[in-house]
Amino acid sequence: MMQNSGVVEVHEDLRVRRTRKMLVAAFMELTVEKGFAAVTVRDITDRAMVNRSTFYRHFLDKYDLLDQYMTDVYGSASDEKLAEEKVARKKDFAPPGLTSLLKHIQEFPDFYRVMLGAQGDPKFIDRFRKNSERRLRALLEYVGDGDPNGSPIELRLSYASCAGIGVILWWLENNQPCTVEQLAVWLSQLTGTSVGLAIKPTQSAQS
Amino acid sequence: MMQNSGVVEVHEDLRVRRTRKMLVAAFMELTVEKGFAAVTVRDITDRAMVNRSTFYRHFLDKYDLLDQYMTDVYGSASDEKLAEEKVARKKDFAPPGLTSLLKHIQEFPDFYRVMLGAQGDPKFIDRFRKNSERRLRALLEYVGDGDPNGSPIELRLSYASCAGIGVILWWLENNQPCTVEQLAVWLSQLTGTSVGLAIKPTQSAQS
DNA sequence: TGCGATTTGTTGCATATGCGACACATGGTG
DNA sequence: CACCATGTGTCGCATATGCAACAAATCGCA
Repeated sequence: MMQNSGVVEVHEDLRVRRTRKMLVAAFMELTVEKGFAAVTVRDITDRAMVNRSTFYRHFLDKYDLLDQYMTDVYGSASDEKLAEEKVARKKDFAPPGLTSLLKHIQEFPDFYRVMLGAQGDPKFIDRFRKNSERRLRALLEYVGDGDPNGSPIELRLSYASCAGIGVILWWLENNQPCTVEQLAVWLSQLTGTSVGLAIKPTQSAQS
Repeated sequence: MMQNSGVVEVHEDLRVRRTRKMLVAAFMELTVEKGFAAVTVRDITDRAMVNRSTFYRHFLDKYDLLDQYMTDVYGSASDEKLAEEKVARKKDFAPPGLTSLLKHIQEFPDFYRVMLGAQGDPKFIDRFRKNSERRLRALLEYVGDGDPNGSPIELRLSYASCAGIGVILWWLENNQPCTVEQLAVWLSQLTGTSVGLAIKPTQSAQS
């Protein structure tokens, strides 16, 4: 048990990194092919060329795999990155944090399209949304509340985080009709006004 | 030593199959990227996520890896397959043995394009050619010698086996301008007349 | 020429993984 | 209902692999 949760081992055994990488890759492939619900542990281990018992040495089940994967992806956010995020929003630059997240999604577009859609996992969507919410909240505390219409902050956060998923789904289901950077700018502008980030508007407000 | 040469283990340890598969895949990728000569063992193991010492538990060096790989690919040929081969040639069908070889090449077109070309390995080309020659000789003994122009059989075999490489290179360097089956038919017709396979001509001799 | 840097093989020990077996749950079929 | 097939977790033991260190060879460079 424990799965080495929390502390991040910088230099794990090569076999461990390799095994986990193959299991995650197999899981993503199978999810795209069959949908999340239909994927079994045996499927994953067969595809990954890993013994089934080895799977349980790393993960409790496929949900735990997904969970650990997301923890890896959305690991570090609470640091000076927020400052860059704020500056980027002010200048209509692509916010680096959001951009890197979108770039990660771009590496596995089919996986995210499935996981955020009808064949996906509600827990995944919920966690994805909560994560966006958390990031937004941190940014909000850092930057300040512009209070657009007096509605509760939590309401606005929930609104914007769900809206973000909608934007990403649109982007994935329409074969990425714009660049990651452009999408990041649009999305950050939308969420900024929705959630009420106290940022002085600039003169560049075109498409 | 010995590398388990000869006897084919039908059910090796999963780790062994996985490791060898990854090493071969990494070797092929690197060969395409850097050319055969520039690939080092360290390159291969880094790419494959395998410890370098593990490489030496399977192969003597990159030449041995290539050698074992080809042994796997061209493993079984001496059996009743030859009968099908003969029938196919008679009827202008795609010969199954040649077709399956070409299909294998089609799985790794870049690798074969490099290895049979200027950035490849002379030993690889030689082995490839000798293998074709061996298959042709077996077919010749099985079918009979039509003796096209009185030249020595070995001369004709060498001629045809090298010519086959030329055809494959043309096919790879021109982005596979025809199907594997079509290529197999053309190549088997050409080699048939060159080497003097005693096969009665059929009325279907168009493109 | 000589001198670092890199690659190559090799070895002994530590460990992650494979394997087979087991009990249990689930679900379809007679 | 019984029955079989399949998936899930878990366990003890065997083994393939990782790791660190080493000497030797090779290569580029001053």
